[in-house]
Amino acid sequence: MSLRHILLGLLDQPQSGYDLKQVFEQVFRHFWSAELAQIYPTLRRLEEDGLSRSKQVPSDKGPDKKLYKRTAQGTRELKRWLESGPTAGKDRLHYLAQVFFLDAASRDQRLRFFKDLRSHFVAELEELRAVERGWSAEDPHYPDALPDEAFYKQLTLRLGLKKVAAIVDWCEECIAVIEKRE
Amino acid sequence: MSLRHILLGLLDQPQSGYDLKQVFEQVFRHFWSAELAQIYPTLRRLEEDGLSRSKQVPSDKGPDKKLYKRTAQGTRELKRWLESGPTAGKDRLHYLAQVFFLDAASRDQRLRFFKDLRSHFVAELEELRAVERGWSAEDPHYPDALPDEAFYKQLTLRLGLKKVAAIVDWCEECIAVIEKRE
DNA sequence: GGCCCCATGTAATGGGTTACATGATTGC
DNA sequence: GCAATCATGTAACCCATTACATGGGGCC
Repeated sequence: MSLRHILLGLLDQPQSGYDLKQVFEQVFRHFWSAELAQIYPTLRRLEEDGLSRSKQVPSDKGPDKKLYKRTAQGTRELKRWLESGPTAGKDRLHYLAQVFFLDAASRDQRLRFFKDLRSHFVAELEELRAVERGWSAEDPHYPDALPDEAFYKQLTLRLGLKKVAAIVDWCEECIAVIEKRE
Repeated sequence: MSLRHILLGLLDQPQSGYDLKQVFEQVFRHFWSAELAQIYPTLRRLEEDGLSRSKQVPSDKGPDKKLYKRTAQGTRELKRWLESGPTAGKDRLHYLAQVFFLDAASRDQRLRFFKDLRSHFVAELEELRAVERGWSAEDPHYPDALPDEAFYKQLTLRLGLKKVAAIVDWCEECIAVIEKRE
């Protein structure tokens, strides 16, 4: 039930489903994604449950927007979620499942696999670094002296960087060892 | 559609759904999990599709077992999966979503959050290290000189160790910085 | 005219969890 | 007698993705 809470977290200021989708694409890229087909019904349920309220406003371009905003009850629920402790669910790493059985693939395919994986994560790392450069150029207090609202958001980026760097590192090691074995 | 392929990968030797569940719990812990309620129907579909075959055998304890084994067609499908390139899906890191909004929680709760997170991952790291010790004690060729069947399986463990270590590291940093800010 | 962006939604399907149902054997 | 482990399954539900449907506005 986390999407519900993430939307709740974002509904500090009035936003439409379409607006929120942009946030997922631009800000949450490294740890969450959501489709409009999931966002719209979730927003509706949030309103039905009294955790948010919406009003229809005309848009500059296209049809009317439906702007949702968190209610006081919504803020209470958001806090409850945050204070219920960290939820560390089990990941499902598809590519690790593939590595586990990789001895069944042909020799070239094995190296190829790790090289493809490496370029995927190198690209992701580059993206994250670009985001970091943007943030640090924007605010002289980056990273540790940021105000609370920005400080905690920035922490998520720092884990992204560390984790992806670890994966790239592992890919390099794997490639080197596999080449040596042959 | 990865569970299908993981089961296929494991059905090298005849195994029951119940047996396979143990593998998820013991071997795949750090990158996959599956419930019996999902395993049984998937095995049935695998057989319907001609990718595996089963035979019923009496068990020492409890009711008859249904042992599944991969067919030649199943092996071809497994290879196809491995050679289709790495599938790096988008993770959903619930705890990072919480960190993103953590400025909305009270001050003690924020530190508490990271300390809880740290103990969770410290425990996971300890588990992984125990597995590693077991493997290295068992085989003098560990890790780089292992035969293919064991070598690639071991690589998944190495990424687990690196990633979890990176997360613990990040937790430490976060705790230190938050304490300094106050 | 065609394409992309804005904006909202529904329907079908897939993947996964929780709860429920059944029943034998082993060990305390 | 009771709990745990062995063993297989079904049903209801939840979360998420893909595909489909609608329509206005701006740009080339």
